[in-house]
Amino acid sequence: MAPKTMGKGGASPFEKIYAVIKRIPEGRVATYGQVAALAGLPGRARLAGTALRETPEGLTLPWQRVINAGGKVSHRPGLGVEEGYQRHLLEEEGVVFSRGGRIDLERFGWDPDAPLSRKRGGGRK
DNA sequence: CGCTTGACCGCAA
DNA sequence: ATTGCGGCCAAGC
Repeated sequence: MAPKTMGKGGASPFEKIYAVIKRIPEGRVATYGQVAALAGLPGRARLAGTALRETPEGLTLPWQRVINAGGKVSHRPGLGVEEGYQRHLLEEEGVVFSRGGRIDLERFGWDPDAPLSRKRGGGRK
């Protein structure tokens, strides 16, 4: 026993990140930094990206709801993945992309403080 | 064990 | 707007 990679709690940082992503409601998006911070890893935004990149198969995660701080989708599409696949999934959830492929975090940014994903709306602004 | 790469972030020039 | 630099942790060779 004593796997040093795991200490107490047994939860490795990756698992925490996965748990946070699973909590992201539909129609909302969160940034890597946001996910990392909620996972208890402030400043480790890269871990969130690495975690998603290394996501084990069999685990269903809404990785598409995780975008970079710029409000843009990452993960360069490779062979086998259509360009804009992530964007398509988000649009299906009701997320609207601005010109240039950017998402308005002011409207679609996930609020961990909000007990109910209340639409912010209305927005006028 | 060490260097390199990576689905990042923030600031500065 | 773009480019460059530092910071952070994990996986691969």
